[in-house]
Amino acid sequence: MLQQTQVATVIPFFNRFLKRFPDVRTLAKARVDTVLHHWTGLGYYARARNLHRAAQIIQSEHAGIFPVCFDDVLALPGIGKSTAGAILSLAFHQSYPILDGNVRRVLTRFYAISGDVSSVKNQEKLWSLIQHLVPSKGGSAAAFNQAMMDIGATVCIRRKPKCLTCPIRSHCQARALGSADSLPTPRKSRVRLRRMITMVILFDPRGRVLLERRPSKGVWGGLWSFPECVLDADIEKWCESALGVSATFRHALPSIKHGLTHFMLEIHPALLTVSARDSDKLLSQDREWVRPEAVGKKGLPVPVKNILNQIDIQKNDPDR
DNA sequence: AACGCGGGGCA
DNA sequence: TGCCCAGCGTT
Repeated sequence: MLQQTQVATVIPFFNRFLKRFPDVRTLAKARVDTVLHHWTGLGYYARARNLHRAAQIIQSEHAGIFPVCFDDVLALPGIGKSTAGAILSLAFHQSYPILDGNVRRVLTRFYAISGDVSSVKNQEKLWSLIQHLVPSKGGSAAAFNQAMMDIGATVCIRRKPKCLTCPIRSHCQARALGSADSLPTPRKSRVRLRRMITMVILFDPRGRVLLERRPSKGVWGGLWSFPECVLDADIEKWCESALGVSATFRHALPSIKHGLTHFMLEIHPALLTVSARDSDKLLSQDREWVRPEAVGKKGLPVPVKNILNQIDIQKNDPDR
């Protein structure tokens, strides 16, 4: 589920995504690179991979028809209890609850539940509450779930909730106690560290750059990016030892700051040229020489996409 | 600059 | 089973 305010920016994206992958079959048979390409900039790239895998499972195990049994939906990658409930109640009018961030906030205020929302105890409490609250009639469950999410998204918002216009204010315990503003109990924040890396941007004699596919787990999983080395490394030596090629340093681009969940990444792009005899050595299934202006259907992290654009602009700028 | 999202993966 | 993780938009 997305925050209400994010929906407007995401809708054009989904329209494009749906145009490219209009049905399960199209998505299932697409290459994962193509799917990631159309997901570029949205973040949480594991979601795109899960969506793709789910389509393949629906295609192979459910004859291309989206399953309507809770356990089958839950078994799809990327779908947990809440999302399964959302699909079955909203799309198929079955009686299952949704417990997303919005609903969770409404409940913790309505019942004045304090303490860490994500603790096992509170999770059980919230699931138990919402399971008892959801109407047993499927059509009513859909309306109820939608209403709960709408209240959370528009009235019972995280900061400065609009209690005065809330349709369920008369029975809200947090409002009675005057504690709506301080619930849900904020989780303790973590320090976000800073990490600095060098992105090694290798050019071959034909002006193409080297991209490599990142591991499917971790940051930018499955996306294509530049090789990386630690900031204070001798980059030419690093190319020799890590990549087995001789490369000549050309120049550096201004550093880029990019925020990720648990750290702030400071990227220092360095441009190098690989000798003609070595450029073929780098080719593999997960490494490709690409023209900066024609990367093709690959998923790219936002900063990598920006760097490629920048390189392309510089190349076509006669002043450079 | 801080925060939260719904779920997966790994001790 | 409890924890840690992701990339973006909003505030």
